[in-house]
Amino acid sequence: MKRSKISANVIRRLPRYLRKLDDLAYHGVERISSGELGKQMSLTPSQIRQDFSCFGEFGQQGYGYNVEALRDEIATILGMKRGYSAILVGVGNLGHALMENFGFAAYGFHLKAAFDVRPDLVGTEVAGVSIYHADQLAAYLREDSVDIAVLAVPRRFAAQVARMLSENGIGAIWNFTNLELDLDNSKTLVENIHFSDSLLTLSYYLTEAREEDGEA
Amino acid sequence: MKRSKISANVIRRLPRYLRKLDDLAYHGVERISSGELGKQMSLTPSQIRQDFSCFGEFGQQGYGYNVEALRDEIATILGMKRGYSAILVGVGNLGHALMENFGFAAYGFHLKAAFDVRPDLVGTEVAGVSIYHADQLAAYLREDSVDIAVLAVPRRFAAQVARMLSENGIGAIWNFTNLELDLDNSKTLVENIHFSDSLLTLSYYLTEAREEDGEA
DNA sequence: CATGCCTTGTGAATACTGTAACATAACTAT
DNA sequence: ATAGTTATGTTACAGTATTCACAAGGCATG
Repeated sequence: MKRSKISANVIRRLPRYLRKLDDLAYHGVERISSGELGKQMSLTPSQIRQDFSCFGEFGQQGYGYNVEALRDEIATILGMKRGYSAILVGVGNLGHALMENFGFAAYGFHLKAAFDVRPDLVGTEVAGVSIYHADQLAAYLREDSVDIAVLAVPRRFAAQVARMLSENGIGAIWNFTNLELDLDNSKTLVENIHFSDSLLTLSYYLTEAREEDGEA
Repeated sequence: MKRSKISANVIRRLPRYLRKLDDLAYHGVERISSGELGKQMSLTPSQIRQDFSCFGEFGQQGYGYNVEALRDEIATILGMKRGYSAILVGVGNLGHALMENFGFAAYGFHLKAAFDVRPDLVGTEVAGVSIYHADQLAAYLREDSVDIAVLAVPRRFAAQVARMLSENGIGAIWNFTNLELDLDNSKTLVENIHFSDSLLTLSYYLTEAREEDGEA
């Protein structure tokens, strides 16, 4: 275990390992070797062993890895066992979709509250979570410490809300806004989901493929 | 211009350049140097120049880059000018959110139709796009060629729908499903939006930060 | 119109990431 | 038990990606 400074590439592969291991466990697989895992995930066995070795020695020679145990190790590494608290800001279509369909609990998160400005939403519940008025957000944060805020407000409010969250001590922002949040001299972590970036990347590769097919 | 084989890292930075350039243009900025752009985007000027040089020579010595022109070059590279057609499969909360809030047109995409199985949705319109029954999907694809399918169905249907899309000649799938699509011997491109991977990455970094703060 | 200032594009150097190879040790079957 | 097989963790290597450094060339000002 040499948890000095692990590269972002390794970190971003961990959730994928987790998903795969969950899947294997679900199908009753009890053990797996780096070779087999590599085949199933289109990775080299070397890379898999190297990735895991950043965090410890989870396998056994001549046997491989215990699926359940490895899954748990990765879950722990990712902080899933810490029971982080979350709030959602912006109960529009997307916020609503996240509340109803994204299982925060399955990833160890506790979604404690949601906030919006629409009077017809305030006071109601979605998927068992109460919706408060956005005006109460700052007070809520001061009262009750929150680890992560899911930011799903319209673009024009994003910068302002993000700053407010940061100033009130939020640990991290999961940003669904199209905007590049700029909180540079703050300690708040930011992780972006930029739909458009993803689509445009796909668009690029599609274009490349079409060009290769002679369509010039 | 040496458009031989451009690394994925470069490609994934392009949409971000585009967003930044749009923003600059919106604020009336007409020209920008790699130095200034680098400062604003937290990238080295070298990297920016190197990235662009993969596709051509868009700048001028002693001047920098013309914001508008560069923006257009990147838009073209990304295939935004090609007017790709798209359909959406699965008009649940998320699909609905995408139809209403994600501006496909702004990225050069034409969302032509949506598909679902729910009788109360079939026959209606969302954001000007008609919803058809999923049974008609295969026929629709054969009739009318479609470039990209947005896959937003429940997880349990994902594999089956993806295979069907692929078999009916879809060019690419934009996958919002938690599932790792496995279409290996097909030509269909896949781009994933894995919400959980993103959240767990954030969770990792939050955990790391907390550990550094002595909280062990 | 010429001089000095910028800023590009690129080739070379550095740093990082991923792959290969291997020594080591646990498991399995006889 | 023992021999053989298997698969790990790690060290050494190869391949990418990023940064540095500079020659070349346009821009702007006097």
